[in-house]
Order: sequence, then C-alpha cells, then structure tokens
Amino acid sequence: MQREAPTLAHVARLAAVSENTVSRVIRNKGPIAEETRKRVIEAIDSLGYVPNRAAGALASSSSLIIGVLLPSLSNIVFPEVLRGIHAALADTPYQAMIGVTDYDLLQEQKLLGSLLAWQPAAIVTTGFDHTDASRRMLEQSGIRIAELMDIDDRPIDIAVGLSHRGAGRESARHLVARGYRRIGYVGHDWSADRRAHFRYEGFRQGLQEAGLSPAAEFRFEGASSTMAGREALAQLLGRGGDVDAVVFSNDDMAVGGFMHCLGAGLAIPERLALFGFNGLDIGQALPRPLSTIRSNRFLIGRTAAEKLLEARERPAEPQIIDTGFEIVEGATA
Amino acid sequence: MQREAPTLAHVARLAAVSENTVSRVIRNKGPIAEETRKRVIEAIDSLGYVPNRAAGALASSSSLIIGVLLPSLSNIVFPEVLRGIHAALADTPYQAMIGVTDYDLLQEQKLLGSLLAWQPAAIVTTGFDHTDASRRMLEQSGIRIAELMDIDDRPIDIAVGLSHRGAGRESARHLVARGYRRIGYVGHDWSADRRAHFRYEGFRQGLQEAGLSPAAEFRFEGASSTMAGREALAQLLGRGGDVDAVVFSNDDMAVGGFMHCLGAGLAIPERLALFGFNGLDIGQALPRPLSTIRSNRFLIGRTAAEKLLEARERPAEPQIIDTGFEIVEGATA
DNA sequence: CTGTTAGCGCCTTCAG
DNA sequence: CTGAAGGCGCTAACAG
Repeated sequence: MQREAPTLAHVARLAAVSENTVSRVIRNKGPIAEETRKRVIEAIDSLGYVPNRAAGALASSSSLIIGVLLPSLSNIVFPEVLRGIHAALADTPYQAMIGVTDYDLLQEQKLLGSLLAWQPAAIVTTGFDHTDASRRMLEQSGIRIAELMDIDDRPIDIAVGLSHRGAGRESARHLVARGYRRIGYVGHDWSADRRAHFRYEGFRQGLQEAGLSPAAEFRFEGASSTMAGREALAQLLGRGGDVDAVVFSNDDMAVGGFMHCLGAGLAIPERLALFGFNGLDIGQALPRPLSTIRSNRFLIGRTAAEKLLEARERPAEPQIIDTGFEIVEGATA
Repeated sequence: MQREAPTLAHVARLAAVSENTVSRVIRNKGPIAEETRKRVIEAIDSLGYVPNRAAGALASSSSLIIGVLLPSLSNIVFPEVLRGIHAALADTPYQAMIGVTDYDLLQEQKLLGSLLAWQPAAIVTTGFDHTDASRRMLEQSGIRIAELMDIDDRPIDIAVGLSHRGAGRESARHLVARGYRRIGYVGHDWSADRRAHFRYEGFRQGLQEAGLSPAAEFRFEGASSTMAGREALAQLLGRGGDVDAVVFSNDDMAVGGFMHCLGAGLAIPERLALFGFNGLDIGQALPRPLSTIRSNRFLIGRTAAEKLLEARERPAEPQIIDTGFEIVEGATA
C-alpha cells in the first residue's frame, strides 16, 4: 500500500485554488473568503492531508517545536512540570522535544545545540545556571526562553517558579512558631541541585531571625530518594544530636525519615517533628500527613508554556512569574 | 548580533569542497579521503556549524525524531520508561518527541498524526490497543514501531515488555506457596489500564490452579495512587471480609494499603500480607520492604530504543522481546 | 573518491 | 482576496 502522502499541491488541485491559498487556510493567516475556506477544508479532509512539518520548518525557519531541557526524570517533580507543559500544548500544533541533562551543564549545552538545530519556537530550561556557551546560544537564538523552577535571579526572557530561599525561610519560621527550638537538617548532595541549596540557605536565615542555628545537620552524598532520607535521618540521630524537629531537603527524603521513625518507634511529632518540601502525594498518604510546602510543579510547567506561546517576541524587560508556594500543615510538625 | 547561522554552503566554501562532500562527512556516508574529512571537520568546528534538521528531514523524507506516545506522566512508571529511551538515544543524533495520551485511544490517534507529520524514524507506543485508524497509520508508515510494556499479543513490528498475565499468576502462586489461602484483591479502575486487568486475570488463574478464588475484591474508581490504595483497603476490610493476604494492582496502591495497616494497627504480614507490582523504590523504603514484582521499566525503554535503531527495516516476522519480571521477596508477604 | 543536478513541501514576497 | 515565482538547507541519484 503506502500511497504517497498528499501534499499541499494535491489539496490545491482538488480545491481548485493555489497552494498558497491552502497554506493560508491552514495557518489561519491573511484574509480568506469563507467560500474558499470551506472548499479547502473539504479537500483537506477528503484527502486526509497532514502538513509536512519539516517542510514548514524549513520554509519559515521556525518550527512548531518547544524544546524542553529537564535535569532528571527520576524524580517525579520534573515529569509533573512536563505534564504541565503538555497540558498547555495539548490543543495547539506545538510539540515538546525533550532533553535530559542529568543536572550537568555541559550536557545541557550539548542538548541545547541539538534542539536549536530544529529551529524550535521556544526553549524551556531549568534554573539560571548555564555555561557561557549555552547562555550565548539562548540569548542569540532570538526565540522565547523560559527558565523554570527558581525566580531568585535575573532571567534571560521569563522565569517561572518560586523563591526557594523564601520557601526555606518559611519552613524555619513555621517550626519556630510551633515551638520547636532544636531543629536539624537532613539533605541530599546539592553540588548539582542548586535549588535544594537555596532552600537550605533560606532555612538557616529563618532560624537566624529567631536567634537560632541548625541543631544538627547531615547531608547524604548522592541524589535524593526515600531510602537516602531514611538512612540519613538514622545517621543524624545516631550521632546523639539532640533535636526536636528535622527539615528535609525534599519530600522524598522526609518520607524516608518518616519510615525511619516508624521502624525506630519514634513518635511523630511528639518525639521528633518532620518537615519536607514539594507536597508530593506520597507524603499526604502517610499515616500522619507530612508537614511540607507545596511547590505547584504542574502550574509551573503549564504557565511557562502558556506565556511562551502568548507572544513571539521577548518582552523588553525580563519577566518573573511567581507561582508561589503554600505551607501544608500536615500532622508531622 | 545574531549572525546568520552557517549552512552547508559556508562549510563547503571554507573547506574548498562541494556541499555534498560536507554532507557525506557529517553523515558518515560513502567513502571520503581522510585528508578531505579532516579539512571539512576543521571547517565545521571553526564555523560552529550545526546542521539544520528540518532541511535534512525534508530532503531525506525522514527525520532523526523518535516519536514516543505515553499514556501518562503522573505515574513514575512511564517517566522511567522514558528515561530508558533517553539513555539509549543519548549518544546518537536522535531526539525523542513526546505525546501524552491520558490512556485515551482517540488521543493516541490524534497525537500519532502530529508525530508522523515530522516523518520520524520510529514510533514508540504503549500496548496493543489502538484505534483502527492508528493501526493503519502505524502499519502504512513503514517506519519501525515498538509497542511497549506488554507482550501477550501480536505486535505490529516489535513488542518489548513482560507478560502481565504471567506476573499476575506468579503473585498468586507466591502467596499460595507461602501458605496464604484467603487472598483478596484491591485494584484501581482498569477500563483504561488494560495491563492491570491482565494481571488480575493472571492472578485469578494462579489462584484457580490451587483450587482457590479471590476471598474478597475491591476496585477503586479512578487512577491508581497511594491514597486510593489506602482507602480501598479500608473499604475491603470494612466489609468484614476475612482475608489473610491482599494483592494490589500496583505498588502505589500497595503502599497505600501499607499505610492503612499502620494507621489501623494491623500487623504486617502476620495479620495481613500485602503484595504489589512494579518494584518501586518507595515500596522498598517502607519499614518492611514491600513484597512485589519488579517490572524493569527502564530496561523496557532502553531496549526498545536500541532495537529500533538497530535496523531501519521491520523484521519479516513481528518480534517479541521479553524483559521479564522478578519476584521481590520483601517482608510483607 | 568527489562533483553536478534536481528536487523535498512549504512559506514568503510581491503582484495583481 | 488570490496567484506566481523563488528559495529555505539539505540529500539522492547519477556522473565522472
């Protein structure tokens, strides 16, 4: 079988108009007589015509691709951002093309190069840290750029996310307000995950406002995970540090901490209060829902994609969109 | 700034060869004198030339895109498959273009259309269920097709995954072998998730081999989640059914069940044994690691992408690649 | 081993 | 409101 796919020319012939007119109808561009439009649409339907995107991209030197660079897919956080992006693109002709950087700026640079080779309409990436070469490519491409997750710096075009410093600060304030004074910190390796580091800094700052400093700290070498959180809390407590609350670098770690307490028979929050970050479902399904901060990942992705499609030109001034965060009271702190 | 991006012609001029020769060097195609190749590579580097993929796709009527259709991004299972795909594509010029179907076959059909408009080198999709139109598009496209996750049917080209019926059967056998006799089932809505349904059928079959049938069943209306599992188990037990073990439709549900037992003070596995499916990290980080079946999602994604790139032509006979599954003993059953 | 010649299918520009 | 002409950047087929 495998008939040649119909092209603009076929549609044009069938509708007895020029290719150009068909093209205009498809792109909803320029004035078209209602009569003509109807004829063209019929021809398209009857042939089952599907425009060849590669040809369109070549001719217009701009494609219907949105390049998306994510640091990881292992953590549910980024798939949720991606889900938001897809939700915004669902009823548009745009398609997301994904790259995974593994939190590696050189990898980001390489992937950025291959994405730009498709002449995408826009690029979505994460954070403000880029190699000089990446930054140059992003700036000179002229296309819309969104930098996601964080908003505590100056974006190239737009930034969509929340203040991680602010979130860290709020977690400290929340615990202090509830009477905790010997507050520890359990985190994962943050050489790659800068935002976890920012939250930590905010956390220290929040404690300082109350004249406190971390009662104990433990940082796990490696990526965050439930298992890591479990082991890390065991380590922290094993050192005999006297803490009445622990802030974790994120919910994965905090859920692990919860598991440790269950195993070790530590009453939560009487003996030890736990506080996370992200507001994942799993935290809310614990026997006691986790006290944490909701980070609105889906919203970040959706907002970014919507904003990028709103205008083809970058705004005169870089723009910051704060998707905010909320304390989730829970029952562990 | 924003100099015009260099094209093949620029490189060709600088290296004093024809465009065609440059193209050959880039694509590693046809014989090239080592001398010439070196000159071309130098020119490419010095200009920072990046090939325009849209032009390449148009000229060759085939792009370096792998279209990937996933049912969902909410469940960590599919991001892990995607991670496997990306791992296999990482050192190739291929890029994944994603579509999310929300378990909707019509949505799959629509997305398939837009993906094919890019003339991708291959399509990765999920399961064997497609609309007639989708199936026609897949078959007639002539490109390589991988159908992931399940292997209990005849694929269009290749299938990569595991036997969900087999996995369901093994979970029943495992529990029977350990002496459980009053075995219940807790699942999520499977009108969309056919594979969960297949596991359930296998489970029943496994019980039947021992002359048993499910002691109680409860199906939650909606997608699987930890919270759903927690509530569903509460419902099942609330009915006063007398069960000594429960098989869940997946680990998310099973972890929720674990949480219910914790809250209700039911000893695991003495009072109630729990069994999941997938082998997620979270299950292994519980105070007692979850007894479950590992489904090798990453491997499925990676194997599929590798196989697709091995040959441009479909094999004479549809091929099935069984990535298997393993019982994870755990401590909850 | 390398060059020449024609497009790929669409969009942009300019006329009408 | 519609059409004609040209070209986007690359690759395929053939020639040498």
